[in-house]
Amino acid sequence: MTDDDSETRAAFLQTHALAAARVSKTIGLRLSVHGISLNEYLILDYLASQRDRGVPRIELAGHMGLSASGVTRLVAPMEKTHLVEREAHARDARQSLVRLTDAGARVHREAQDTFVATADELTRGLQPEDLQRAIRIFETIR
Amino acid sequence: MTDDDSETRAAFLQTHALAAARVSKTIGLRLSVHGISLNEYLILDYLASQRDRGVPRIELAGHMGLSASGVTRLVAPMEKTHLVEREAHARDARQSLVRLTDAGARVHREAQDTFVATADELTRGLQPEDLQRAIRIFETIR
DNA sequence: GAAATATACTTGAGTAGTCAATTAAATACG
DNA sequence: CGTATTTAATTGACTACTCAAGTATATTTC
Repeated sequence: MTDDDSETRAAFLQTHALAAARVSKTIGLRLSVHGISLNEYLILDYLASQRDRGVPRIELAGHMGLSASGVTRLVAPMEKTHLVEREAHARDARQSLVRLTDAGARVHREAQDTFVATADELTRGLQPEDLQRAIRIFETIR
Repeated sequence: MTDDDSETRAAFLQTHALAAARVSKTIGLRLSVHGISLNEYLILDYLASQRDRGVPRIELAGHMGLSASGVTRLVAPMEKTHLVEREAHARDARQSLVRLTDAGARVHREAQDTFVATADELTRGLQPEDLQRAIRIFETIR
């Protein structure tokens, strides 16, 4: 690993962190018209991708990069507003599964339009091929 | 803007946000041995890049993508531990400048080694050219 | 199959930020 | 100039997480 390489890698991490702060702020603001936060959107989106499957909270924590308690506290208000519902696991009483409700699916579809529109806006002028390359980097880092 | 493009742009934003959560957690953990958080490191790093110049808090907010009050609350403990010191602006009594102390510069140098080592680790196996491309994307988004 | 260990989740206490309101100083305008 | 507006920073009240500890259930080990 040359020093030049290390400098590039450090700069990558730094600009990544700084950009993330701004981006999450912007998206959060846009999503707020749907009454949800960015993390709530990401939960809805993951649940939607899992079809009708009830998802263990620990799996949501893994997907989101949150602690188990973070998931508890993130999902609780979503239960109150009936975006998701709680479901018992058939063979493991420790697990409480999270399932998307019809209302949750509706909010997800609406919010997705906002999310995509915001993504178009924020990445305007950037080449899709470059974005694809960046996506592969993000997936590697995870 | 084709639908395929939009999908790529949305996926970019999503994986970006998810990766940022994990990365900041990892780096934060590593930096904690120096007694500072990721955001504190980024502040030290920015101050170090500004030579001996006292930096207005509002400028730090702009750089970090934080609110003004976020900066107040982030910098306050750093003053208490004497990593930075407060300085009056010569011609504008509203501004209170933030200046790196010698102790702050020392902590920054030590933490920088940790930061670079962590960056090497997290981006191991990724091509510097690809990281450079990603950096340009992050700078555009900001 | 009982005891030890591991896992899923929740809760209390603390940290890190947000926004809205406030204060004080600087700048712009009639 | 003096009044109105803008700007920099702080504070109070809130949200969103973290970690450590606790509870309940599953799994492993002997």
